Amino acid sequence: MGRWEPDAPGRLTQAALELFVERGYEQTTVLDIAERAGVTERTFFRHFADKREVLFDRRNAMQEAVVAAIAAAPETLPPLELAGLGMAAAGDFLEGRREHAGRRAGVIAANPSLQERELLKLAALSDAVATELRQRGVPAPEAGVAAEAGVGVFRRAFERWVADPSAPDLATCVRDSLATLRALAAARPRGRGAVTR
Amino acid sequence: MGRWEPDAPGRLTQAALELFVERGYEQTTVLDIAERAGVTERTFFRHFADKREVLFDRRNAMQEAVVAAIAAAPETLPPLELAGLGMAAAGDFLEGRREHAGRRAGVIAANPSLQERELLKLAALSDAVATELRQRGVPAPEAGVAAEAGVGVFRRAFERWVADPSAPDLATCVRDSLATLRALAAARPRGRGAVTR
DNA sequence: ACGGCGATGACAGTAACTGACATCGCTACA
DNA sequence: TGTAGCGATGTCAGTTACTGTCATCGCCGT
Repeated sequence: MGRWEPDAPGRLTQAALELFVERGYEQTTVLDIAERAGVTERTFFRHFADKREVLFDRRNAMQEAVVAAIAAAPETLPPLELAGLGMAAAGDFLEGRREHAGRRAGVIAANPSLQERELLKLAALSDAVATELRQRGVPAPEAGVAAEAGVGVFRRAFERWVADPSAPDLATCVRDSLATLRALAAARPRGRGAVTR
Repeated sequence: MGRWEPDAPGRLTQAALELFVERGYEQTTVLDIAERAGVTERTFFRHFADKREVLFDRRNAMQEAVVAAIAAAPETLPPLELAGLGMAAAGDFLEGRREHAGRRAGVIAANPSLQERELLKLAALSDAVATELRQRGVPAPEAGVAAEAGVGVFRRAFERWVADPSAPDLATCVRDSLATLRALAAARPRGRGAVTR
């Protein structure tokens, strides 16, 4: 074809984020995105399965970072610790892209349709973590629950991180939330740790 | 108009579930569903926001049951206990509809598009639980984390419940998973609960 | 020069949704 | 009893997300 610019996916993602911020997700057509990126609508769908997917990393770099962090952790750590450490790695991953992650999160938060996709990615992340834990010898039920708890903790930590500008590192937020979970799990009915049994 | 049958939404949901099981979600058109239910396509979209929504209860009865269960629980219970008790109520709710829930879960499991919607509903459930916990005086961060953990636990329990025919009550599965989470949260690096610290 | 390969454009087609308007049947009320 | 109004539906045209198919262009190795 006529000479074409390299990295069509990258330009499409960039164009899409700009347009979504400018006029909103629903008010932006795939054709709009394609035109700003200098390609046709058809090319958009060659790189992304659907309109939402343009906001999500095709290489799944964050998930790989999480899995790698768990795989590299010392043998002695218990499952929930591993999951937490993985999610902290996810925090570090996003910390470098704070501004971009913030804009992106804003767009997603404004669109249920995009939230669904985000949730699906997080579910996939949970499955990946569970698989990695099992690989390291954690029994299936524990692995599943630990992964689910880890991702849940991450979601709340992320929420705080984007909402509160005075919040610390995302990884720190994650560790805070995990500590909260530990405290909750240890709580006994009225009179913590006392007589109740 | 010509005399019309009552409960169009109900017949649409029924028709949709049948067709999804018979030929699959993607192979079923909204027109197909509408025709089997004896209405037009337009009427379908008057009752459901989109094609996926037809599989989800418009009254959100389960969520209400969960919130009610938490609201009715004794004052003395700690947050994670409340969340767990709420999810057990969700289990009881689905237990009566086991067969229907099973078929529905099968269809959803086969379609990422439907999984996304399910995940969104669960996220809404998590928010509702968190809100209810805050209403009962639980501080925001604890409420959020407890709700997230509760729903996570529920997901894994539900997974087991549908996959394993020999599994007990869903509510029992939920309590099992919650116990697993508690054990995980208490685990210390190598030598559980012992000298490590 | 040539042939194949990868990325793209061009174009037609399906199906999910939406908006606007007409119609029908029931209910309340004069 | 008739009629005005309301709620649920049908009709129809239109937008947009997404897919299949085929032609074209530039590059790369032989």
